Amino acid sequence: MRLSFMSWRDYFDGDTAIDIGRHVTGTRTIPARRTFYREGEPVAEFALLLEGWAFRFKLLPDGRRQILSIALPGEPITLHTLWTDRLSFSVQSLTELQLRLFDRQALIDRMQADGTLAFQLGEAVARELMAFENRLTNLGRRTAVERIARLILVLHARLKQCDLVEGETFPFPLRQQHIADALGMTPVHVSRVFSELRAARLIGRVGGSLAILDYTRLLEVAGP
Amino acid sequence: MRLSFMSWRDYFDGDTAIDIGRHVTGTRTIPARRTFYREGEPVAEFALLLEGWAFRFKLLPDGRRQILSIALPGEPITLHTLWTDRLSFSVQSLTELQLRLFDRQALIDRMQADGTLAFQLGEAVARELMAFENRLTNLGRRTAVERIARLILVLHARLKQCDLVEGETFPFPLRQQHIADALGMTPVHVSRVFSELRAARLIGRVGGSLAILDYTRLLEVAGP
DNA sequence: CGAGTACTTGAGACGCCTCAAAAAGGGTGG
DNA sequence: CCACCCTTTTTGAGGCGTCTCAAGTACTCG
Repeated sequence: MRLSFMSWRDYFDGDTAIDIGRHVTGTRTIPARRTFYREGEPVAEFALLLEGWAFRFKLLPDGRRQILSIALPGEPITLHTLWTDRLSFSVQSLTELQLRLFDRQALIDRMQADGTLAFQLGEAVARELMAFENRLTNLGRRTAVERIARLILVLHARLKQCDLVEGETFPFPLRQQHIADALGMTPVHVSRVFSELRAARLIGRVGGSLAILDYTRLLEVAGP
Repeated sequence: MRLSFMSWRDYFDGDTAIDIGRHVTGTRTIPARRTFYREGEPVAEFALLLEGWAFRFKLLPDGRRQILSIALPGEPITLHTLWTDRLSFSVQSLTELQLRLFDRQALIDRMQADGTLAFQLGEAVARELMAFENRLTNLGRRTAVERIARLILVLHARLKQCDLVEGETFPFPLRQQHIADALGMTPVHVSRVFSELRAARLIGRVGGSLAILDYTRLLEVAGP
C-alpha cells in the first residue's frame, strides 16, 4: 500500500509518496465535534486523516483558544509527535472523520535506519513550518478582511488538491467561532466582515457550503 | 569536530549534539544591520550562528514587515533550506555576527544515507515548529503587555542557555521597531508599554542591556 | 559638537471588542 | 410536516486598545 501526502501549502505544491503502508495498525472513525487528542498527552500512534475536517488548537488556562491549523483529507494529524513524546496541541473533529493509524514506534525506528524516509518526513515538517511562517505574518501584519479573504482562498486551493471543489463551491463546516479563533478575532467581527463580503457579492453561502463568486476581487481584498 | 545545537524553545530544553563538523566549508563575519539572506533566493550553504544576534523576517510588497523569529548563538539560521531550494524569509543581523558555513548538498546527501542524522535534523525542525505554534497563539490571543512580557522572558531564558545572562541582566540589541514587527504592533505602542513596565519597576535599561528587576511580577504580567 | 537615529509624549481617530438582544437555521420528536 | 429547542448568526450601541500623525527629547557616534 502506498499513501500519498497531498498537501497544499502556502508556498508550493507538494506531492511526496511516502511508503509507510507496512506500519498500518488500523482505522478509526470519529464523530463530529470530538476532541480526540489533547495537549500534553503522550501519543502512541501516528494518524493520517483519510476523510473529514479537523483542527489543531491550543487552549490558554483562562479559556482563550487559538486554532493553529486545519487538517484536510490526506494529511498527517500529528506529524511532529514522531520527534516528541507529548502533544503540543489538541485536535478536534469538525465533521465525522476517518483516521488511518500507524505504529509510531516502528516508524521512528525505521526513520533511524532509513535516511530516505526520515528525509521525506522531515520535508513534511519543513512545509508545515513554512505554512506557520505565513500564518504568523497574516496574524501580525494583516487586517481582519485580508485574513478572512486569505483563509477562504487558501482553503479553496487546498480543497482543490483533494478534488473537493465543485465549480467554485466547496464544503465549509467551519463556524464563525472557529474562524475567529483561527484568525485572532471575535465571532461578532467575523460575522460583520462576512456580511460585507457577501453584500459585495464576492462570496455566497448555500447550506453548509461556500461559493467564491468573484475570485479576482476576492484576491484584491486579500491584500498584497 | 562536534557542534552543539543548544536552543531553548518555548516547550522544552534541547541539547542535541549533531555531528556535521566534517562538512564545514568556512566561516563568515557579517557586520550589524545587514540583510544577508533574502526571501526567494536559492541558498547553497547551510549556516550556523556562532556569535551575535540575527532575525528572520518576511516583507509584504507594501512594506509591512513581520519578524518571524530571533536567532541566537548556537542556532542554525536557515535549517529548513535543507528541504527546500529557496528561502521562505529574509535574515538580517542585529549585531556583528559570525557564521559557520557547511556544505548544504553534502548534508542533504548524508541525510539520505544516514537515518540518524536525518532524524536529528528533523527533530530540530519539529522544535522550530512548536515554537511557531506558541508564537501564533501569542499573536492571536494575547494582549500587547502579555506579548512583550513573554518576549522578554523567553529571550532571558534562551540567553541563559548560552550563558549570556549576568545576574538578571542581558544584552538587548533589539530596537522597539523590531519588537513591534515581531509582536504585531507599532513602535509607538511598544514604547508606551515599555514605559509602563519600567515605571512599575519590573524591568530596567542600562545602555544596550535589559534587566529584569522583578521576575515574579513580570511572569504575572505575561498572563496565563 | 553636530547630525542622525531612536525614543517619548500628546491628541485624536479608527478598528475591533463587549455586551445584549433579536433573528435565522437546523435538528428532533411528536 | 410542524412545533420546539438549541445553536449559530446578525445587528446595534458604546467602549477600549491600539494606531496615526506630529512634535519634542534623548541617545550615539563620528
